[in-house]
Amino acid sequence: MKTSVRTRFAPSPTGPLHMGNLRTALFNYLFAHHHKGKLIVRVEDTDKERSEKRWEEDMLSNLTWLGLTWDEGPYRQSERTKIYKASLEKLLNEGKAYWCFCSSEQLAQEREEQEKRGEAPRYAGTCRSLSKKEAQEKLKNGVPGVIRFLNPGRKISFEDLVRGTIEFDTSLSGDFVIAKDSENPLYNFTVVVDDHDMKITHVIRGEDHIPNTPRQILMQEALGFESPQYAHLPLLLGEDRTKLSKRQGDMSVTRFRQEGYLPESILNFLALLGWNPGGEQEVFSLKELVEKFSLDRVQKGGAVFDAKRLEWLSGHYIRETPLEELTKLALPYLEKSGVPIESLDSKKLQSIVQLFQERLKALGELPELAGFFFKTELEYETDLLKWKDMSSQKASESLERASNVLNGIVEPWSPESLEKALLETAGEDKGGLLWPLRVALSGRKASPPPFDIASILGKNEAIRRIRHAQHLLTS
RNA sequence: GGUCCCAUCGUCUAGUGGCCCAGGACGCCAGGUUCUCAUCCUGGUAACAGGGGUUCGACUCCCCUUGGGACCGCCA
Repeated sequence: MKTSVRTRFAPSPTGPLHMGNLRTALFNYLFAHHHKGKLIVRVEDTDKERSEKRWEEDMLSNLTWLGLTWDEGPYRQSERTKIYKASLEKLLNEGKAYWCFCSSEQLAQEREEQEKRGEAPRYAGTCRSLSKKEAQEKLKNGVPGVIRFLNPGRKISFEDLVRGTIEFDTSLSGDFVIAKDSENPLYNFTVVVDDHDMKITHVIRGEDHIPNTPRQILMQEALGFESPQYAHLPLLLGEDRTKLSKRQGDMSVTRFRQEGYLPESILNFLALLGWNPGGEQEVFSLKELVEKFSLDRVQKGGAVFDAKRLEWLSGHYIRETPLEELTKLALPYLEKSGVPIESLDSKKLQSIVQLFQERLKALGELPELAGFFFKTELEYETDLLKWKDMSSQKASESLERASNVLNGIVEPWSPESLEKALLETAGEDKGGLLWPLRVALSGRKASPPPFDIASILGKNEAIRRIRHAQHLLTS
């Protein structure tokens, strides 16, 4: 029987989960689920200085919000020091790693000289010749030291599932540091131990990790571990075609969540950055993505994060969401902007949301667009009430006609009956009647039709707003 | 600078030697529906980086050039 697929998502909690990380998580999820395997979440918090609990929480809560569930973990590297220590000692005992007591000043100087000579900077191997006894002696005397991997300096090649064969000459790396001391292993080392310990079959990560791979393979060999399969994903790029980072603005998942992008749209968008199933379909549910996903259709070149495309997808999903659900999702956004939603009946709220369903790219836009419904006093330029080059006099007269129509409406007070009555009165001059009315009701240059607004506002409030507009025109 | 990776419309991409004077989507532009906005519909704009091979035939295979990116930490 073939061993079942196990992938992992292994972020370091040194900042908020961002779109680049998330895409890596998504691809790991898709690959694992496509093969009926498991996704493991591992928190790489070996850097005690920079790791923070709140970032771990940010990551986990966002994954949960997006529906990217995991099957094992979260494991924390900070809780696994014993495991690393054992492997570290094994390497030390077998002479595959050694203590180094070179000072950082010394090393900086070495590096500088190498660079001056146009060489690749690497550790010269000064402490290689130290005997175990000498090293023990120094440690006992409290001399600070690090642990270096004894690099055999071979050529290493591996099969990347998206790029094919990749070759490196590891002699260019020198003896790299794998632990700050026996208690504090470093990333490159913990990854090797954990991926083996957690029986990871496929390491799917960003292509920025390609240069780490040969080192990790070297350590796997030294420890007698089998290598997992590797798949290096193209990077997510900003507008400037460089790796997504702070420079391109806030790319945290939390930001997009707060702005009201639906999880489906984010997932759909990210999945198609660097991968596509080949057809002309553009909209995919998570389930469909799982069905169709395969690493051999992953792109090799980096992909620019196109915010416009995300907006389009987001708007699309908002339009697809059932009204009742959308209203529920929109509530927190209205509440946050100070709309007294307790005082509104849910029917009314729902019709308001419905009005903007086709106008929203993200739920966070709702308070701004629909705000006029909840205000007692609208603020707008009086001139906005005038249709084309209409005079104040004419505008006021137009509003008078509109209010007469509204007054004359007997049951039902609905968008349809309002539209019918108003259009009848307007005749050929629709703009002349509808524009001033719509502005009087909404206070905005752009808004849904006056019929819908008046219908939700109710007759009294609609007429009150018209009177107020007339007052503005004549004063 | 060294090492590695990459290269089709502005962007995401389809294309695995003839189906391609290159298809779709987003964006943008124009038109239709319309009081405005949005939705929706129709149409348009726009790309195989360059040069050599291989081949009857290259977007597709090979090489070079150019361009871009990543990495070069006692970060991950």
